[in-house]
Amino acid sequence: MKFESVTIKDIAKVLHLSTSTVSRALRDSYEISEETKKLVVDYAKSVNYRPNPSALNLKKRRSRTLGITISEIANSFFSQIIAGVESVAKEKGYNVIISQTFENFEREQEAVRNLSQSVDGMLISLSSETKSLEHIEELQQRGMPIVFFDRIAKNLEGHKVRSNNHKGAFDATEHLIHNGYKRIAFIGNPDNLAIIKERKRGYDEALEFHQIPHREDYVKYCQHGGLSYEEVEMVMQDLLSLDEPPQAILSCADKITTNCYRYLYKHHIKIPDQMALIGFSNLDLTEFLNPSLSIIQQKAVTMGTQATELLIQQIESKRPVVDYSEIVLEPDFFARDSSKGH
Amino acid sequence: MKFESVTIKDIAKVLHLSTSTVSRALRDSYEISEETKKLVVDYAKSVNYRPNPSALNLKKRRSRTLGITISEIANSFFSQIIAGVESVAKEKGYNVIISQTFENFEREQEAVRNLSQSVDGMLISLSSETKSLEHIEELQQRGMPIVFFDRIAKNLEGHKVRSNNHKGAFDATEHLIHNGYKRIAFIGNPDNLAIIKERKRGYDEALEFHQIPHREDYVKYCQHGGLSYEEVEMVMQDLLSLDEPPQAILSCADKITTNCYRYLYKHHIKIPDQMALIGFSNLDLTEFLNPSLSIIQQKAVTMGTQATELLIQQIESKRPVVDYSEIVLEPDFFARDSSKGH
DNA sequence: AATAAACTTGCAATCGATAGCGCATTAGTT
DNA sequence: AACTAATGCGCTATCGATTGCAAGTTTATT
Repeated sequence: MKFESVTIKDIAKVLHLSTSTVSRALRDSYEISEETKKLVVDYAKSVNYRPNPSALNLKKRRSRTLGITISEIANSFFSQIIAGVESVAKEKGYNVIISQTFENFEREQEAVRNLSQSVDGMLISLSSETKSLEHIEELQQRGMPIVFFDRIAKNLEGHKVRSNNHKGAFDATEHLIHNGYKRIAFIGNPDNLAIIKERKRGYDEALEFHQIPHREDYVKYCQHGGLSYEEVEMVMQDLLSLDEPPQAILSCADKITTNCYRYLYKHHIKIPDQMALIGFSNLDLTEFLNPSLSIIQQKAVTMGTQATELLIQQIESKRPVVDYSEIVLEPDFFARDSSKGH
Repeated sequence: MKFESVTIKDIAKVLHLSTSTVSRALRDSYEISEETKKLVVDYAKSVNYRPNPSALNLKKRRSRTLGITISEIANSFFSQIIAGVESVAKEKGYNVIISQTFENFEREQEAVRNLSQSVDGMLISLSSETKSLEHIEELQQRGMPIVFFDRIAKNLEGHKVRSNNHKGAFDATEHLIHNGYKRIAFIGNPDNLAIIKERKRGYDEALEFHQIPHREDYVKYCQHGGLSYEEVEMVMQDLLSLDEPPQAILSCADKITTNCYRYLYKHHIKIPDQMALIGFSNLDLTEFLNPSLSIIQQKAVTMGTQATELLIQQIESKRPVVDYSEIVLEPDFFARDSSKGH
């Protein structure tokens, strides 16, 4: 069963004109008489003519499609970003194709390579397991506009939109310290991600600033970004079986935060009395949780819109872009009960 | 700045072959000698050749792209559906383009018409404000495969995947009744949506079954699907200003449920003592809310995968499909504190 | 009236890939 | 040796739309 649609040829035949005349009439060329234009335009409207995008793409050598690579859609942070991306894209006449990496490097390579032929530009947030950037560099060298967001590539050129991760983590850690916590654990995605390095640095510096000794066994990385509950469960067990377990946790990813909360809840570990928790999260209902969850919230929608605007700007720029911007968005901090002092 | 990619022509030139030979070699045609094939395939791999999708689409008259129309991505129910859709689509070699309607009829018409030229088939969940189905019927008549999910179109043909909405609402209402509530309000999207009609029927029949008088002023519809807090706020104020306000609420959409919860929380109305709440929701953390939220949860990911499988099946079917399936998924019910007896 | 200028419109090539058909060249048959 | 069959490859039209150029028609100019 195939979808039959009206082509310029059909219109030409009916109106006894050539396809070139029809084409020119539809794009309101000065070469065509008003009379003919009206005839063509009216008829085209009556049969609901829409140009075939593939033919157009082929001819114009562009697809008016954007590719976005993220770890997972079913994650409030990323779905908010997508909402932002979609809104700007639609407004400027672009479609969006989403690729999920599920934090896997091979999937990311595949996604990027696949997308490369179908899109005019890409929005990329690296996966947790990404070790090499060759697949991205290669495309860039061939002229593919790429904007990095959230999990940016430090060593590659290109527009970048990210949060102030250092500040987010520093403030959260300091907040815990102010509330009397000294034994503070850090759980994040792997630190080959620049954002995690940044957050770790914020955490480290806050400890240092308040002269709290740094303990290596309080620092944990989830290789798969905490996508599965089990991964976080193992980390938590590690932490809790220490001689001197931490009293508070700083979690550095939406999924990890959620799964930490879930773990503590499941094991009847009182938050914050037995374990305080504060985490990066863009979930909607954190304030209504029991106890309410302290979070560092990123400006996800804004990140999506800004990145998309930069990307489209780069795609449509006549001359190669050499001057790249790096937009830094300030995260919002919400201190709530899960990190209350004791 | 445009992206330059290798074409079959480039390969042909380098290897001193014709484009047709290259093409045939790449698709492993019997007409080409093993020797030549190897030459071509190896070279193609070395330059990272990928066929131009637009050219392929044009030639094959298909795009290997699916369109999906939903109200909003940043909604856990729909983002879970998308996750399901994407997984099946990727596996079968299809891309997915998402269109958001934000519950608006005009946007839906636009989305459907726009998509019509770029996709091989569509997955549609109607918007709350959809009154007419002409835009969809028109496409169907021209042969566009369309699968309806969640908010299906009762009067149109096509594969359908939905939840057992009647049962979900009936069980939830009955649960409230068993817990001693008699004055139960119903809040839903507009009832031009079949799923809302069904849920309303479940609600009605549960009341009837337990011989509880039905009150028209306890039934409220949010025209915009509760997308904005203000919309739900107004409904809540209406309900609470009644002489005899309800003691419990059955909410029929993710967003409405969340916003009801938010309203009650904000106005310090104790759940469930002053107002019980139970709602359709696919949020992740409802069990950890304070109080934990009773929900009717839909099998969102499954809905996405099943709908996509049906769609691809229909797209790839040689003969026109005449026998349409309607898959009904049973919702899961979680009784928690927000609907506890009093 | 003759020629130039201004309008309109059509022809044909093009974008990248595919496939029907035909043409060599080589192998096989009698 | 002569003819058929098989193999390997190239030419060309095609998908739908665009666009440079040519050509035809009408109107304006002298």
